[in-house]
Parts: sequence; C-alpha cells; structure tokens
Amino acid sequence: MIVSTKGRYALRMMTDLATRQGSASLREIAQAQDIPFKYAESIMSLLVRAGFVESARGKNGGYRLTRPPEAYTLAEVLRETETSLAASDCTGRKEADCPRAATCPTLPVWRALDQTVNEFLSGYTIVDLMG
Amino acid sequence: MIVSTKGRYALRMMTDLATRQGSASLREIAQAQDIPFKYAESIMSLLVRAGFVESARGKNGGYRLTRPPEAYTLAEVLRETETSLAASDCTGRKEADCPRAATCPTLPVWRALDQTVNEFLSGYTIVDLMG
DNA sequence: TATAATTCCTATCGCAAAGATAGGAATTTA
DNA sequence: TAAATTCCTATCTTTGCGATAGGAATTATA
Repeated sequence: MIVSTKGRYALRMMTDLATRQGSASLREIAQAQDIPFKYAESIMSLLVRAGFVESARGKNGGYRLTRPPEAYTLAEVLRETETSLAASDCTGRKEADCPRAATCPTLPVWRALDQTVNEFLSGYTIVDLMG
Repeated sequence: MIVSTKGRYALRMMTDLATRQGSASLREIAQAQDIPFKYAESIMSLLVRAGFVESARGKNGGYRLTRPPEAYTLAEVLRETETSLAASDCTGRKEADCPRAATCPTLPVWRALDQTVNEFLSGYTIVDLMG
C-alpha cells in the first residue's frame, strides 16, 4: 500500500480547506469529510508541523492553508503522512541494514520504482483534487 | 510499501532457481539465499500453486522453474505474494465499500498510479535480477 | 472575569497483516 | 526400511495502522 487512510484523510482535509478559501475549525472539517474527530486532530497536527497549515487557537480559532492549493504536490503531503513512500524496505527504513546492497541486482529496480512513484505523485496538486 | 519481504524472498528464490539451471531442494535455496527455511517453504508453496515452479517430492526431490526466467515479469510474481499491489484501499480490497467512489476526484489518480506501477513492474523479468 | 470554543499534547487500545516458527504427514529414492 | 524431501495445518510475535480518551493551554466574547 502506497497511500494509507491517514494520507488520504490528510489530502481531503487540505482539499476541504482549499475549497473553503479561508479558515475552518477542525470540527467543521472532520464533520464535512466524515473523518473521526480525534484522528483528524492527530493528522492536522502533522500538517501544521510540516508548515502546510496555519492554526489559530482559542475561540473562533481554526486552520488555513499557508499556500495556494496548486502549490502542494501530492508527493510532499504524503511524505509527511506516510511512514515511508519507499517501494520496499531496501530503499526505506532498513536500507542501511542490508549487507547485499553493494552488489544486489534488485536494488536498482526498487530505486527506479521509487523515482517513478515520486515523479507521478509530484505531478498532481491539491487543485487536482478539488473536483 | 509496495514490495514486502515475502515478495522479495520470492523473487530471490526464483532467481536462485534460474541461476542453477535445473532443480534444487528448498534446503539449498533457503541456505544460499539466507532465508528462514520454514518461511521459504510457505513462500514456495505459493509459487507452486501459481504454476511458476514445479515440485518433485521425496528423496532427491526439489523445485524447478516451469518457464525460462525471461518469461516471468516482476508484476506477475508479486501479484501472487503481495496481499495487494494497489496504491490504496480505494483501488484495492475496500474498493466496493466506498460511497464516494462515483464522484471522488482522487480515485482516478490512484487508478493511474496503479497502472504506472504495474507497467513498471511488468517491464522487468527474473533475468534482470540474475546479476 | 467567567465561559465556551477551540487547538494542543500525551497516552493508550484493538485489530490485521507481516514475518516467522513448529510438528508432523505424505511421498520418493536407494 | 531409512533418509531426504515436499506438503499441510496451526500457531506465535511484532509491528504499524486506525482510532479513541482525557485533559491542558489558549483565545474571543458576553
């Protein structure tokens, strides 16, 4: 699985914000997108930490995008929400572990696949998800 | 993660068989590839059931490929070993569940990604892994 | 200044899948 | 009959995903 529920929720939350053209509370967003509120909260915190979204605390607080929606590629959003976008552990978390790496004939294939997927996901932005 | 350890083991086991040009016992293969014997056993049974490999039981038994190695694409091998090669649940197991499907602007993106990955993996065969 | 609405923080739970292991039955050769 | 092998079924452990819980901190406003 390349894209988990968490990543798809993140994209939908950002798309929702983009559609509203302003700021919205998490309660509104989660309700509109039918995403469990508490789960949405944890995802939104990732987006804030990544700088994709700005937050305002307190009453009348909420969230808004820091950029125009065409300035977010799917690749960069998913890099924040997915544990790894790597095609396999060989090019992901456990890359350093592998004693085969130096001579492995398969490794270049996974690297090329990573690049293919990354190029694909870099070719779409939030605007493309605004229906 | 597109390709799990199980899938990579499967590819290595088939590549090992291809290199030997004949038949080999699982003990040999697992040892040569440094794969846990019992785990290799369960993977090999998938390959046999898929018709990729023929088995001979009893003493001097073993396994051999049913085709020349250039006749196995990575895509078809991995389809047997991976739970799903789909980019997301939206195009995988839970596809039918989604009430959004009809109008979802993201779904076509996942479909296109699936196709991209499939085409990529169909472009390599076991021969390409024989180093 | 109190209250309501919000974001922020930390911890935990349930479940499914991946990775691996165990024991032994069935088959075949020598 | 003994050894080497594949075949079959069941189980175990760890991990990560999806989700939940409780409450602290912050802010507008009545």
